[in-house]
Amino acid sequence: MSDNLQLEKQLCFRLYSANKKVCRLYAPLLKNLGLTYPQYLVMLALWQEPEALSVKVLGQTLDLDSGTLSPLLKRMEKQQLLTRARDHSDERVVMVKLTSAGRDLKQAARSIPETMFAKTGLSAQQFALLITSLDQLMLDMP
Amino acid sequence: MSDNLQLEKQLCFRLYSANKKVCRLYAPLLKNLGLTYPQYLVMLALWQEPEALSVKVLGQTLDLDSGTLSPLLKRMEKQQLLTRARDHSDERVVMVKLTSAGRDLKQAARSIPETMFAKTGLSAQQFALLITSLDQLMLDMP
DNA sequence: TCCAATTAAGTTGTGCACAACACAATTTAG
DNA sequence: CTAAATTGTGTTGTGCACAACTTAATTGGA
Repeated sequence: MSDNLQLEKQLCFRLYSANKKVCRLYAPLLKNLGLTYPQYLVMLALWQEPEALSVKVLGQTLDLDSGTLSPLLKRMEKQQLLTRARDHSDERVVMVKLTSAGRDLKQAARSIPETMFAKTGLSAQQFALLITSLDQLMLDMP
Repeated sequence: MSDNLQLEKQLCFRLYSANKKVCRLYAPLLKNLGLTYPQYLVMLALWQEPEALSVKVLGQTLDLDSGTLSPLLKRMEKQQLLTRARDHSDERVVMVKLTSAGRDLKQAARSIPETMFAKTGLSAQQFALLITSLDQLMLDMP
């Protein structure tokens, strides 16, 4: 029996399921910070920047287009986590910058990576192996 | 420097990105069949069943709740891919069954797994390793 | 027997994700 | 210098994903 269409054989289904499961593990931790999972990724990108990021660069970093980012950033601006302002030297560009409240939230998030690593139940080796495999996949795919 | 909140260190971001990237690779293939990616997963689950599945079992199989499945299955019913009918022996249960058109679509989908595997650019070994790592993750996570 | 708890689907509301399109600012070609 | 192309952002529409809730059917004691 060589049915390639078996659900259990699919890599895609594993990625899809694992990603959802991980997101659901994050949810209660992030709820304490008032963040959704994609919003947490935006915060990660901004926390590691000394200054502001344009929407374009943020989109390239997170692999999200403006159709997703625009409303998402608006919601985060409403929560006072960041500000959005047109760049004076190029009025097409919108620069996204953390507020002090947004910067301060990093302290509260400090423990999340370790907590999540514990929740995965993986050994450090298994964790590293999975990261390597996923990097390989990202590298090879068009 | 031991900042655990670096975006590049996160397993979650890799899973999130890889899953999206894979879905976008599927999209043009599935568009030919008139399916979205979650709809394709539903079809995979149904193609490997000789008979009908209840919404509950389908939800357990795909790890989706009724809030997602109900409207999704309605759309697929409208496309004549499947039928939904209450079980006479237990009127709470809705059984989902492929139409002949839905069953026939399997032929058109036959080449998808191989095409997608080629698109990943992974060797068979890398592919198997990634599957093993993801299975381990799914096993360990609560 | 009967009613309280459980179960299976469905509904509603919020927030992504992305295609397709709109639009204004900027750049480039001629 | 100007018309055309490109760029950066935003809007609209569709389809998940899931929490919270509703409803109806079934089950299981007391």
